[in-house]
Amino acid sequence: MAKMDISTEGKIKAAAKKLFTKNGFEATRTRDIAEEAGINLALLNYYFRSKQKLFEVVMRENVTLFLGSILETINKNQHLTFDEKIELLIDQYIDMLLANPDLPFFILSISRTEEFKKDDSDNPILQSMKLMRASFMQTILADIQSGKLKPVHPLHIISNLMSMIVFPFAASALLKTRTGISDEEFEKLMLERKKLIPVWIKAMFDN
Amino acid sequence: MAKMDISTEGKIKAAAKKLFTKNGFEATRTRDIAEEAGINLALLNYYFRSKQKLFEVVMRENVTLFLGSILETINKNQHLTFDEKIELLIDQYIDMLLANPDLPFFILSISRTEEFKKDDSDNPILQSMKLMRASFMQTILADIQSGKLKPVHPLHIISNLMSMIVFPFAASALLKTRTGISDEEFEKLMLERKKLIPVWIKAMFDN
DNA sequence: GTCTATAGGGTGATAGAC
DNA sequence: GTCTATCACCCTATAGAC
Repeated sequence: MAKMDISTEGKIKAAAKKLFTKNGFEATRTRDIAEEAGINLALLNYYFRSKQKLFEVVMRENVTLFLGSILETINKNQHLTFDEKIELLIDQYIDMLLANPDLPFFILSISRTEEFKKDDSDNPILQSMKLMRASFMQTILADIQSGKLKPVHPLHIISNLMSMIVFPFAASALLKTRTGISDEEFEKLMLERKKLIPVWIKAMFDN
Repeated sequence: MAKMDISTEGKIKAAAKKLFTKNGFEATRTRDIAEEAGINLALLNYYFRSKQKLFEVVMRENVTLFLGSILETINKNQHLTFDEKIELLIDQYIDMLLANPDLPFFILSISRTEEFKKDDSDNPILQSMKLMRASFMQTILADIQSGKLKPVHPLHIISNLMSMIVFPFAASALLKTRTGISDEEFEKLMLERKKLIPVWIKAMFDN
């Protein structure tokens, strides 16, 4: 849970975040946000001017949440080896997703919009991410050259890492209804994956 | 592309499929479907009674498309070994997704709705899938017992297989904008994965 | 079957009192 | 800052002519 904000503006933002993240822009009614926040509909426009503006605030926060945890983990642990960083990243990322299970689907849905493609230069977190991805690709290429990793396009490694961490959350509704597992079993499986994914990545790509 | 249907009903269904699959139920206007189909708005209701009913038709077709190719591949190749079936399935599935790149996101989005959870018993393709998944899990458990596979929850194997095939398509917009790869490079990478994913699965789970 | 016109209801946004 | 009341628009669905 994010920190409690009892100001009216904070309540609106929290309600909007909850509903937009779960149901997306189109399926969310401003009336529902107002009701969820326990305030009047007119106040929503008083504080945020429009539904669109409010959505952009939520979008920005969710992107920061989704990418911020990666950046923080990597930046605050420069002393670790590459492999150790990956392990730590997976561990912390799965914790974050267990606390915010709707985030992956939300990110996937906004990534399909035109606005998202333009929102490049003015979001500092996206810029940091760009740099991190570049250095990540660089490290992989060096490890391929030195024979530590198998020769394969770095995007396959990044895709598989992302896939294995994020996809089960994006598809959790599907997994739960189809296989009949409970929320508790799902969480247990995701926690298991913290230890398994690093091993799998090594098995796939190490020489 | 699906087979061309020049009847009015067929034109409406094709237009609805295109727009619903790309943008989902809420973001799609019946007016847009009518325009896309080149027909009058009233005809949409004449043929399909309501937006909701039309969406359900499209949903049913997309679920069939998404699961049907798996079932067909498996059923028509009983003579192959388990590993060979997996290889064939991956190959054909990636081809299907290259032809229908919006399908994964569509399936993920409908899986999050309440209607989808109830739509269990009355869809024959979902019943077939249930049976196939059961036999799949059975085979995996037997292979674990015989020592062929590492001892791990079968859902991890299924999740990783699904993740590696489907996720890059669900996240293709993200991958393309963020890494700057072109549509052609994306397709090339996905085709590469046809041969790579079977190898990766073996590396992860074989003893 | 296909069209035009319009009903009927919901949605985002604002005016104006307090 | 917060509320009530309401506008203006958009959307789905249908009535009714051809």
